[in-house]
Parts: sequence; structure tokens; C-alpha cells
Amino acid sequence: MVATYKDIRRMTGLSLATISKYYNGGNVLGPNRELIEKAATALDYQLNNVARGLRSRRSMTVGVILDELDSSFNTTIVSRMEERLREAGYGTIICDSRKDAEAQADVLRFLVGKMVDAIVVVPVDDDTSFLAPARDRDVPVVAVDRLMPGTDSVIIDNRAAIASAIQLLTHAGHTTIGLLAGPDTTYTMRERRAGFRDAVQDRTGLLPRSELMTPEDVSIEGGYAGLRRLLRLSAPPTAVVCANYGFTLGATIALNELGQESWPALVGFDNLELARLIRPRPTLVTQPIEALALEAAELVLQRLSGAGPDESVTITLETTLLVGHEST
Amino acid sequence: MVATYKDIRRMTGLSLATISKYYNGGNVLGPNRELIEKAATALDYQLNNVARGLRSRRSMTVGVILDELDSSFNTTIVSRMEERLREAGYGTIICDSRKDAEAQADVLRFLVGKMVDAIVVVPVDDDTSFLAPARDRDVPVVAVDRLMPGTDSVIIDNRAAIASAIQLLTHAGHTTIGLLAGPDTTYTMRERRAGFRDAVQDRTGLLPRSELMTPEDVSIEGGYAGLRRLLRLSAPPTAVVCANYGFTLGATIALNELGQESWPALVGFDNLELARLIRPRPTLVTQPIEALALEAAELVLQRLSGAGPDESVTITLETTLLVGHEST
DNA sequence: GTGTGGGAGAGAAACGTTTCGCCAAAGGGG
DNA sequence: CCCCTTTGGCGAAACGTTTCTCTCCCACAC
Repeated sequence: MVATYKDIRRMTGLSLATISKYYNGGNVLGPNRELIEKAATALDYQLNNVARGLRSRRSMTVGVILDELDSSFNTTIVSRMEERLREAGYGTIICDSRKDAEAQADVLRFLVGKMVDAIVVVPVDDDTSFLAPARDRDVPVVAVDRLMPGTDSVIIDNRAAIASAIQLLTHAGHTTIGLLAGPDTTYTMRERRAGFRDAVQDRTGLLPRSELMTPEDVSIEGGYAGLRRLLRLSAPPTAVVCANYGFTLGATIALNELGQESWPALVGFDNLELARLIRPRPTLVTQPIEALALEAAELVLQRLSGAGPDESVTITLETTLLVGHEST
Repeated sequence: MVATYKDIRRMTGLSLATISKYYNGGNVLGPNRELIEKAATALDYQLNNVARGLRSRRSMTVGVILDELDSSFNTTIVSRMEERLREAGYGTIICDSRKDAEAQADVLRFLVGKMVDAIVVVPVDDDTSFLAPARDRDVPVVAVDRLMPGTDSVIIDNRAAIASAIQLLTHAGHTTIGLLAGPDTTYTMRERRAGFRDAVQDRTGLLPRSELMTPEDVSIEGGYAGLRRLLRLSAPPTAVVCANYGFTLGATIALNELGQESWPALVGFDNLELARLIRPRPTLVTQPIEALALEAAELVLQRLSGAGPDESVTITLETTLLVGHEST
């Protein structure tokens, strides 16, 4: 049988209220503290967080919904956030929505039913209606990597990120630049696409031709097919920007199957580790993923402590450009 | 205010016991069922799992401890397991021990304190003593990818995996084969090393020279340095087996920095996706990671349902060999 | 007609905490 | 020396479920 306050009461003669105070940082006299500590170790006592959660209306868990788990971006987010939240006493319940909006809604309900104190989400698209069950029950929600109206968000400056890539490429003399980006259904892709259009116009005075920036399937395959399509154009780009990590991988695979002489300059996204491995070594827009995770965690903790403004908060972080080898 | 059974009682005139029965699959008359359903939707009722957990002594959460989160092996494990467990109503609390035994012990205590119903662990080493708090409280533990005495385990047949690689290589005429493997501190590495030694002896009649199979740092860097060291030997191997994914990556990086003419045949581990990307395209020992995850999930659910034998269970899965391009 | 058994429901007691209201003693300022 | 506040502590009532024990009722077999 697992020990409870009652066992400690039996051993110490103190009341449950005093024991509770001890475990919650209240005022307890030194001798009584020692008594409780002795009893607790003798009984191998472990506080029952479920009972505590019932009374105090806090489960001390945070739900995290990811659009996919098999991406280094998301695993870094989870790893850092989990660490920070655990430090603060919160458990992290993870759910993979597999980029499926319906699954995402299910999962959110699941988490609300699990009485999580807050929810962090990397949403599959821009539709925020699935958050209703959380809102109804005043469960704070923080969106990561997506700007959601009326919701706290932690994002990166996608336009500036792309602009820095374009600046590098135009500086190196490129005038025809292609973009591998996904459809406009997610905030992130929309911003990167808009950032591309604006930056190209800014630098070259011309809007990029539409066939240079059609949307691709957000996947390695999409990047592969997209790069091949770009190079088959009658006036192919001399440089290509990949709007995320999957496109970068796919484009690199495509390049590897081509002769080296036809390689365009490539600017990719994310994942430093792989940069060492793949050829050509691309210039990379690197996101401050760990900082993103920590900001999200702090925002959650702030909301849980009841602090923070009434309106929703948006935190924007900047990327850095890691210049590669054969890309300019 | 969030609705409770009492609100449903007020609306239906039924007792709490009956309402509870309804939510737990007991016998409730049709009309009363409808009454409850109506009241529940009208009140937007959501069952409070914390209260339920207190009374029924089940938190409906499972803790998962990973030695690292940034590995495709582990993310696949988590993703599949989470999906299966959620299907069964369990939330998955994830913790990253970052390959640190002390952190792992902390995290286990943290999870036990969170009253998880079971724990799944990919342990950092062979020391099982950190599991004591779980054992003391009869929290079932399932180890993944490690054989732990006295603990349910789901593993792959590491010896057979390596043997299949050696068979392929010796069949192709290789007689001097190197191994990139980590130190003997984890079960997995020990098995793969032993499998290598046995298979080489089996096939060539000779034990492999010790300098062909010294331990490396388990990391991409270790694979990189290890491969270079092997090729600098006075009698270098004509083929190299990498005992895990990191070694495979590191060795491939090293190969890419060498002239293609000096490439040895390479057999690596895991990650199909990357196999498309890297050159030379290695032969890969592929583990049934999803099956591993599902077996682990089923084992957990079985233990949670009270079924299963008294002794600890070991489930062993087989790998397949995915023959690459330039590896034979 | 009389047991018997099970279905359906009710009341009340858990489950292990936190918290509310109350009290006694100690400390401090006038 | 008295009043007021603070400190440490106590008992009891929550928190929202599940579960134990009872009762009623009806069908069924004998």
C-alpha cells in the first residue's frame, strides 16, 4: 500500500492541514518539519499529484500537439520545451496530429479531457476553430511557428529570413531565382512566399515570374519534383530557394542525380547536422529553434501563473544565414 | 463554471451512480441514456479525468523516457506508440533523459510522482537500479531496444542483423571487414559487436583483428573519425559495417571527403529516407521500428489490463537487409 | 404461490489532497 | 497592560468521480 498524508499524520501526530502546508511551502515549525521529513522517508512517501490536481484544479500537465513528430524542427521544439516545463513541475503530453486537421481536432479534445493546464500547438493549417474546446474551458493555447489571430504565438520572421537569402543571391549576381514553397494554406508558407516575392522585386525591380514560384507538395518528393521542374523551364533559374527543410532535402537529391555542371545555387532551410553531409553544401537559413521552444515554454508558464496581458502575445525571432560552399 | 455529474443529476433526476454507470459502460435504460446524453450536450459536459483517476487509481497516462529525442528511431517509436496508446485512452508523457543516467533517474521519479500507470523506457545504459521507484509502486515498465533482466523488453535480433550484413559482404568476396560500434556499455552495442565477431569467424574462420572493431564515440563524429582510422590501417578493411545510424552518417561524411576510388563497401543502419540522399548509397540494416513501437504499446496495454505472465516478457523482432548501390 | 436471480437504480462512503474558518499563543506598538 | 497582528496549527468541508451496499421489481422455473 502506498503511503498518504494519513500515514504521516499517524507517525507525526500533526494534522493533514499542517502536512499539506509543509508540502506547499507554508509556515511549519522546524521540529515539525523534521518530523514530517522523517516520516516521509520512512514511509517512502510520494505526493499523489492526481489527488492534488483534483482539489487544486491543476493537473500540472501541458499538452503538445504537433503536425508531425518526424521532423527535426518539431523534435527540437519538444525536447527543449519538455525540459523547461518539467523544471517547472509540468508533465508534457505529446500528440501527433499527422498533418490531419480532423485528427488535430480529436487530439485537442482528448487533451482537454485529460485536463491539461495548457496546450501548445504546431497547427496543420490556419483554421483555428478546432481550438474552441480549449477556449471554452479557459485552457491557454500557444501556437508555435504559426501566427494565429487571437492566440499567443511564437514565430520567426519568415519574410526577413527569405529576404536575407535573396540578398545573398542577388549580391552574387543571380537575377533569375526560383522558389520551392508549399501551398498558401499555412501561415509559414504564405509568409515565405510573400517574402520571396517582395524581396525579389525589391532587389531586381521585377516581380518573379509565376512559374518560378508555383507551390509544391510539402515533402521531400515535392522538393525533388519541384527542382527538376524549375530546371526544365525554358529560362531556368540560376539559383533556387527552398522554403523548408523537406524541400531542401528533395532538391538536393535531385541535384545529386544531375550533372554537377548544371547545379544552380541553392539556399535551404534548417538542420545544421545535415549540412555537413549533403552535397552540394547549401547555404542555409537557420531558425533559432531552441529559442523558439524556450520562448513558447516561458509564455506557457507565464499564462499558467496568471500573468501576462489580456490580449494575445506574439513573439517573433530572427533567423541567421549560414553561408554554404557552392551556393553563391 | 465547468459542468459535473451533479449538474447532470439536476437535469435528469438520476443518481450519480447511474450517471457514472452510463459513462463506464454499465447497464442504463434507453430513456435514461438519452436523458443523460441530452443533458451532457446541453451542459457541454466533459468528464473530469483527474477526479476519475483519483477514485479509480488510474491516471490514464503512460510515461515515456527516451535517451534522446533527436533520433529518427526514437521519434518513430514515440509517434506510433502515442497513437496506439491514445486509441486506448492513455496520454503519453514524454521525457528526454539526454543520455544522462542521473537525469534518467530524476525523470523516472518525476513520472512516478505524476502517477503514470506505466513507463516505457529506452534506457541510457544497462543499469536498471534507477527503476526502483517504479517497481516499488508496481508501475509496469517496458524497455525498448534494450534487454533488461527482470523487465519486459521489446528488442530486435541484433546478432542476426549483423550476421546478415556479414553474409552479404563475405558473399561478395570481402574478407577484411571493419566495424564501427560503440562501447560495450549498452546491450545493443554489445550484441552487435558480438554478432559481428561471431559472424566473421563463422564466415571466414578467423576472429576479426581487434583494430578492426575498436569502440567509437556513439555519434556522427565517432563514425567519421572511426572510418578514417580504419582506412589508415596498414591492412585496411575493404568493407565496413556501421553499428547504428549515427555511425552510418559519420562514415558517409568521411567517404564523401575521400576520393571515390578508395571507398570501401559500406553497410549501415536504419533510416530509409536518408538512404535516398547520401552517396554512396549504402546497404542498410533496417529495423522494424514501427512494429517495435506497436509491440511495446501492446505489451504496455496488456500489463495495464492485468493480463500477461508473471515473469518478464521479451519480444524479439527481425531486421531486413536493404541492399544498396555501391556496397557489394 | 414461492423462491431465485439479475437488471436498474439510489445513497453514501470512499479516493488523497487543498483550503476555509477558527483558535491559541506569541510578538509589538501605544 | 491591552489591543492587534502574525504565526502555527487544527478540524472539517470541499474537489468530481467510482464503487460498495441496498432496495425494488420483474421474469422465470419449480
